Amino acid sequence: MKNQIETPSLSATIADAIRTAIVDGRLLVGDRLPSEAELAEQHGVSRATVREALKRLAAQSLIRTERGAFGGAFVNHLSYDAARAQQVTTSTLLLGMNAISFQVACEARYALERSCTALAALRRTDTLLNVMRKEIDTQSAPDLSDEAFCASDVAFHRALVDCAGNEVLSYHLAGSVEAMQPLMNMITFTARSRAEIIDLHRAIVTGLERRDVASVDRALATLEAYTITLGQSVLKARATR
Amino acid sequence: MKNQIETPSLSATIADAIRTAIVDGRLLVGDRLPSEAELAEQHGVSRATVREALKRLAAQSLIRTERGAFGGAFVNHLSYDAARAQQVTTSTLLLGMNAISFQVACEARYALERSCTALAALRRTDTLLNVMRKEIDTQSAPDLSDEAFCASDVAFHRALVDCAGNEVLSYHLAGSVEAMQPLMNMITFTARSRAEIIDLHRAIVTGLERRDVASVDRALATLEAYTITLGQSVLKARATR
DNA sequence: ACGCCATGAATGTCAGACAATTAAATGTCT
DNA sequence: AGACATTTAATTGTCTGACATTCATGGCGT
Repeated sequence: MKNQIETPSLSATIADAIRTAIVDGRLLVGDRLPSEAELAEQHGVSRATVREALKRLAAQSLIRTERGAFGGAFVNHLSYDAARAQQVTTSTLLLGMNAISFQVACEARYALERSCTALAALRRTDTLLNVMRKEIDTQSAPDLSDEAFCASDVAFHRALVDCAGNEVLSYHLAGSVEAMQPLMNMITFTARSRAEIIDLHRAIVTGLERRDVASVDRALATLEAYTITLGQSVLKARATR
Repeated sequence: MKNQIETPSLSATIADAIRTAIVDGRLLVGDRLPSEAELAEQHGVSRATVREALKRLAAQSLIRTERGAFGGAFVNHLSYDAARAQQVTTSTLLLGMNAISFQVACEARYALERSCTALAALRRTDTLLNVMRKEIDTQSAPDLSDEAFCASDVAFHRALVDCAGNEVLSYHLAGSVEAMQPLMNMITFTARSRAEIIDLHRAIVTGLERRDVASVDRALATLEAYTITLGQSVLKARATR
């Protein structure tokens, strides 16, 4: 009879124990954990094992370590940026590994963006509208690479999301949209299609200026349909090559 | 002059190198990494350092390790479930640490859900509608705890999201909504307010049956407004206590 | 009062050893 | 030849002890 039960390693067990303590609030942000030597003694393991456990937690940004006197492991304050960066790497990897079709990704992306148009039209600020206008200028440069165009596209839509003025929404949407960029990069844009996209971006900005939700939604829907059309033609061109 | 530049540790550097190799596709799912001893020699460090790097990657589910002959570290296949679980823990921690107001969280949650109503009305299946009906039954039980009610609420809305028939959308939305459950748990529901919520859930199911997007959106908007009202009254009650 | 330096505490890294696990190779019996 | 037991080698998991590095603190001298 083989040992069917999973036998988590000691370092994994200790990492879980500390993680639980953090999530349950027994360890608060900024708290200093006992030193590695103390943790080793408490759990009855060697320092090397404790270190592996701490590295696991550090990889999740749950703790950070500082060297020197009165250094040690501290419970981290999880910032929006750090959390989004993690979400993006995880999601990017997930989408890359699971053979997502361009159409499904595109549909998801624009569906997510549509969720913030109502709030964005209500709360848009001049600062963010200017960001969007600046990205439109960037996209209009004739010698822009496809990657740079896509990156600017992401920045544009991120500003759109930020217009909603809800930090939680921004966090989730920005991470989701950013994670899909590699899939969006499949497309090579012609000058003609870029012009079309830029026109729709202008329509979005205009719609936000006028707080006209319906026109923003229309522009987004058109953009989605057009992007999917582009993607399909690219795929067809590849298939027949 | 203090050393201002960050000096990432060796184990962090090595972890980054391997992570990049995975994300860039130089290492594919199922590939076996060199043994710890080989990696140590390649990077000119000790085995302990390599191990700490590998534990960092294992914490992100990027690799798994197997013991024994021909064991080692293998590039993991990232499943939707594993990725969502990670996203939920990260997001939950983030929201818990950053003093998010109930109103902001609620607004974000319903904004995200609204993004899938159009597709859900188009593609809803009997199977998923039945799931939603079953959750409504669960919620109607008079002796249900607040936590169980919230959990069933999450399950209901997750089924709604799945109705959109887009796996990428389901992944992002389910993770986002689930992460907000602890915040939603702040509310204690009276029998009266539960009945109100259940009625709106019924309206959503009916709207989906009829493929009537507008009525689903209306029900969701009402639900959002009502939930925020409930949350505010709970907060006010706590403040004056 | 100011700067310099020794001290101690803590993490970061190393080298070597042993235990535990597992697949494959080898041996043995029927 | 085939089934079963044993050995072997590769690999991770853990321990031990040591040294290097970093850094706040406090004492010392000027």
